[in-house]
Amino acid sequence: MNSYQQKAMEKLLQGRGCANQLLVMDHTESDSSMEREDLAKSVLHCFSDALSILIDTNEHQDDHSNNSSPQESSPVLESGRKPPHKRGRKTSMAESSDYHRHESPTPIYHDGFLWRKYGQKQIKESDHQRSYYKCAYTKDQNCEAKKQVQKIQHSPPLYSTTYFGQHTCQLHQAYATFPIETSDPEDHEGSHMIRFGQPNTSFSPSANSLRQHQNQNQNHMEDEYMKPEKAEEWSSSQWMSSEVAHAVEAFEFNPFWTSHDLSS
DNA sequence: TAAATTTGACCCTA
DNA sequence: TAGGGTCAAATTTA
Repeated sequence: MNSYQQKAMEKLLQGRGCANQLLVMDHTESDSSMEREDLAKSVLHCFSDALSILIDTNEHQDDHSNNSSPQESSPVLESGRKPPHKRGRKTSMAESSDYHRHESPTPIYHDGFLWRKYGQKQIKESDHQRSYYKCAYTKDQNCEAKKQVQKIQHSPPLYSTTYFGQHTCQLHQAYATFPIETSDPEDHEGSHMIRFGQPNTSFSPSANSLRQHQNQNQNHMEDEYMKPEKAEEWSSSQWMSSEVAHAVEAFEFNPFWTSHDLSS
């Protein structure tokens, strides 16, 4: 295990510890609600940090590998060719100048960005349809980020999510990945974000779109937040981010490991 | 009723 | 001309 994996593992263990504390807390104690909230935030922070480390690892590895085609390898690749044009197929999306590809047992719907589906097609020689998404801020902020989601294997289920282009919208800078709120509004370190694009400087989402995005993430959190009964599904369920699940799987991470197991 | 999704048609390249 | 990507009207959803 290299140092990146070690760091990611430590973060996952830390997150697990917080989750365990969360599970054993007495939910009938009203005055512990703040503490539970802090613990939940800690869990999200830890997972965000682990994901950041993992993505950094992938990017470093990409710097050292360059011959694979986008359809042949995973999870992340890049190549340099001309970008797709506005309408119709000028060139394959997979041959566009900037893309990242992930494969996971579950489709990645909640990756911190707000996407709008604009098409779905049956692909030749594939049993499954491919869905096309573009950034919800394509019009508002001229963001050209896109992604494709396709089921590539039935049993066990395997989904390929390919990201094209970079997010030039600014919403993700404030709310991407996990909508972690900190008690200190000045605490910018509280937002640990995973980005697939370059940050921009002009942040001016419309009030509606911002509210919508907040609601979406809030609903997502409410759906999946603090559900002790979900703890047993830790390593494979939707309760956990699919990226984290993927990382856990990649490292053969056992959710019942202790720090002692890690150090040995 | 506005926003999001679906789906058939269209466009373009190989 | 087949195949893949996108558009936009129709439909669904909240």
